[in-house]
Amino acid sequence: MSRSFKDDVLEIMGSIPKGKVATYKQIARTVGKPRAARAVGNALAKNPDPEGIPCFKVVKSNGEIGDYVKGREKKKELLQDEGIEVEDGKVDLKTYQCEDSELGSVC
DNA sequence: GGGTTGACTGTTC
DNA sequence: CGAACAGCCAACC
Repeated sequence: MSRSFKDDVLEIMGSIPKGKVATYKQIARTVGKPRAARAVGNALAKNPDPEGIPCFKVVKSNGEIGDYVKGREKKKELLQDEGIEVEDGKVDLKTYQCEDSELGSVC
């Protein structure tokens, strides 16, 4: 049951296992809109709950952290705090990117 | 390999 | 309802 696109994104993002990250495109595909990667980033940009939603766990498909409302450095710090090794603002997707099955389907 | 442009979707004013 | 914004992605030169 999908309330709204952003809510689904937030829900999926909350399903991301600790120590792992998901890409915008990955989340977009999970919500059923593989072309809505931009909308995903936009939903995070609105950040309805920056303290309850680990938006920093979402990175770009090429492994880059991308941007962050509070700053990329802040996001990198948060990722490292999760146990994710961040180098030059980038993470190893092959090591930290969670599987599509791990995200949890949104009803 | 690096940089720029275009294209698609969703929320918000 | 219409237009603008968003933290992107993919393709092209």
